[in-house]
Amino acid sequence: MATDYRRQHPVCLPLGCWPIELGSVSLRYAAYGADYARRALGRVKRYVDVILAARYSTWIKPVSRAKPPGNNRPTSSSDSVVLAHQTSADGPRAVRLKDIAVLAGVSPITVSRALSRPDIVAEATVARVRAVVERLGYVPNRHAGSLASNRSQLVAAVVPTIANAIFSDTLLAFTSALDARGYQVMFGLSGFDGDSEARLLENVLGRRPDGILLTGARHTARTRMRLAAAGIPIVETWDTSEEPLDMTVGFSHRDVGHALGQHLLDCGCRRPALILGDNDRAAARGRGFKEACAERGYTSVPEKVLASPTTTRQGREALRELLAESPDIDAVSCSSDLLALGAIIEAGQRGIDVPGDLSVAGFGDLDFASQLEPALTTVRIDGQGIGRLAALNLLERIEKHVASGNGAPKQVDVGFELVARASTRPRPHKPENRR
Amino acid sequence: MATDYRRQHPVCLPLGCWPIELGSVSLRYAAYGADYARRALGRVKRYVDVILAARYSTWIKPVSRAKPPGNNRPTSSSDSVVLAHQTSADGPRAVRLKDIAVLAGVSPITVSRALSRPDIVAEATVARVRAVVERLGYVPNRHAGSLASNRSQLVAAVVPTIANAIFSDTLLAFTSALDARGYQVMFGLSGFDGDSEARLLENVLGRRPDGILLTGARHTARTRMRLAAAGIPIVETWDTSEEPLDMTVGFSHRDVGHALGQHLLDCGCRRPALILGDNDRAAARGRGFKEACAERGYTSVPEKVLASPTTTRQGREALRELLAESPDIDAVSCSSDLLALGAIIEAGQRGIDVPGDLSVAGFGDLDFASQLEPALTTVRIDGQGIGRLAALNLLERIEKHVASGNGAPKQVDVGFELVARASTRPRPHKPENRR
DNA sequence: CTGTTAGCGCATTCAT
DNA sequence: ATGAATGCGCTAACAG
Repeated sequence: MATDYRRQHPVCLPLGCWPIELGSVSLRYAAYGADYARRALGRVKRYVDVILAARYSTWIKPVSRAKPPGNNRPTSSSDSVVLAHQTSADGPRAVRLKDIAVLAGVSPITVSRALSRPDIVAEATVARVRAVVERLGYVPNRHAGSLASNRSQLVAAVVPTIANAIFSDTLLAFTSALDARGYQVMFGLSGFDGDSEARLLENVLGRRPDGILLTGARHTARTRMRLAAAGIPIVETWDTSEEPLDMTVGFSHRDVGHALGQHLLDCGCRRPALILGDNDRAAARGRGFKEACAERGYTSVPEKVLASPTTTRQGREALRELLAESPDIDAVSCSSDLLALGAIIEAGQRGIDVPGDLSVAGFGDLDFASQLEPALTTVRIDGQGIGRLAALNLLERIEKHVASGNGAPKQVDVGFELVARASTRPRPHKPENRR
Repeated sequence: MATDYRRQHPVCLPLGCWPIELGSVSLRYAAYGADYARRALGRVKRYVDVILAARYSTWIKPVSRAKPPGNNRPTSSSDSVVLAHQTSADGPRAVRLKDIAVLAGVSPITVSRALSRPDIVAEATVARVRAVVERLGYVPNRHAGSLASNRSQLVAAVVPTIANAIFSDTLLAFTSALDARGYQVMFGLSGFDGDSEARLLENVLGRRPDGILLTGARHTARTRMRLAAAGIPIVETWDTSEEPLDMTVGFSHRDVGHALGQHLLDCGCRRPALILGDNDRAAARGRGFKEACAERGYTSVPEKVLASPTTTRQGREALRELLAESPDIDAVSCSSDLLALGAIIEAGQRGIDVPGDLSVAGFGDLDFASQLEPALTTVRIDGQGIGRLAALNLLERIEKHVASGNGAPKQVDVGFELVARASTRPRPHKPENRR
């Protein structure tokens, strides 16, 4: 039963603490000072709730130090429930490592080890510590841990947006892989402008991540310096780069565009056009596309560039405009599947047969691409693979960094897959499933 | 020009530091000890790079303390460049507040204030500090700050997934609003199972966020206790709840379903069906839908439940199965626009006219909904508004928390908007744009 | 296997 | 307007 203990009591319970059965309270208050004992007992009588070392640890310490000859460890799980509810005016206080130590009858460092490296601690000790942790709901303060160890177990992922469905696979895989190794991922949304990216980075670096994942291309000189100065492994994804900061896991957008251009021309198209989002990667694909066209003598490629993130509506409008300006186009390659969907819808509305009169290609192989009628030709990227590889490479560097210094720059090309479907069938074939 | 300084030097530069022009070096090495001076000067000659108090602050301190009668502050911006590149074996070290203080000729606390509350520090001092900070690229260590102040300036957002385009508006607005007030947002992906949510929460709470945003319904008793025990403001979004943890910003999914049911019946449908994702919110909408049907005497509603996150492919398949089992259905309400897209495509393939023979409704009003042919009837949620309101309410609590204790539970209902489009036109009208 | 000692880098409190 | 002293909660290094 989920009870909201917060409402039952006049003050919040300390971080990670909740009421438990009291059992036999062995409150040797004489050892703690009369004042404390009075307050503690008062609380106990009133709330019968968990008792917490909290602010009183200074009083407890001497007891633990005194080590009476007999046994100052809890004799049963119930009598270790010893202390007092927080009463100070400045709000509740969290359970600390030290509190666990006192209740488990060991030193703080042993608790630390029992939790982070149980293999080097005696089994019985670990069990005892775990029991107390569980009972008090202790959650270690990672700020303190990071500060002391100089390792944050935190990896930052700076992405332009999370709205892009195409990135989310990557981020999920990245997160999972790191999670499995005990790292947390902290997302930073840089938006599409480089200005806020600088501020974001400042914030992110303040949290001293052990590594950084970047998505989204061009960084200012200042940003690059800051990153280099941070001295932590960096992996850039979703692109190969001519001047990588550290590692990259991605593919050549130029090659994708080139392959799309060739494919459309192979399908018999003679007047291909482009609909592109206004980001670097889409532009690179556009460049590759035009190169492929130029190689076969088609030097003029009508083109529409739209504000990112691109939408289906933009796709419809762009095709409309393209047709108005260049009525003879017979193929259009879009920088996202959403744009392509818009183009297909617009074509349908105008009675333009796809692919009979107009071939349409997208990018991303989103869920719906294969389900459309006609099914959409697109480019599939192993977004999950990118995320996984980025995580693994980062981890390798992070762990190595502990021992040695830097590694050699590493570039991973995951390639891409052009998925030819009905929306760009070779011209000779007439589609069967026209409606 | 973006130079990768990391590769120019055998060791990484310290966090936030990069080479700068040296100017006139006033290295009074006599004060620092011969050994240090020898090394420092050796480095300076070899790299001509930035000079860093770093590990040597203990040596510097006495100088700063001595306060020679003249002026121990930098006389110009160039001669304050004083120290040595990091040479210790245990790797580079970050610039600290103390380093800035030494170079700016003030105490650490003054630097702290100059950066966080410049209004209470003399203008000239702030300027001097800022200059040094800028030059050394100092980035404050937030772990230390959080530990000392017991405020992390961090808000956690725990969501099932970021793939869902429908959440991303909320998250973006949430992030923006908090960013504007100096808070960082930390995302946690809970997935769709409650098991990993528990572990995630443990990790998240370890970072001591000042507040938490939750999306995605049912929490285990354990989770609820942990959250209550954390004693920080919590806002649950995208739903109203019967047993809220703290605050909620959302709407009634039951009411959405009810409105959809009424709408379809109003359109003249007499045999409505459901296609739902297998999450609580979709289920609640389904319940409302069936209630609306029951109110008018339609007690049997064919239904397909699919694994979340739902896809267009699932929508196609689900409609196929529904038609096989209940060939007489004349309306289908889907728990997402993607499912609805699939249903529309499948209907098109089978020659079933939408809305003539089958009305289709979705949920979310995704980008493409209005662009489809026929345009999709759906439900629009102000996702951005949810994010903004969640942030504002959280902020209010966070700031208030500093002064007083808890606030009263707060429930905000942002409502919803049923957007009736061509896919559910009233039966009498025959659609004009059939293909 | 466990304990002792000594900080990590910063902000709070109380001085001046 | 600025500074000194103190400690946040934890872990590293070294003892035993």
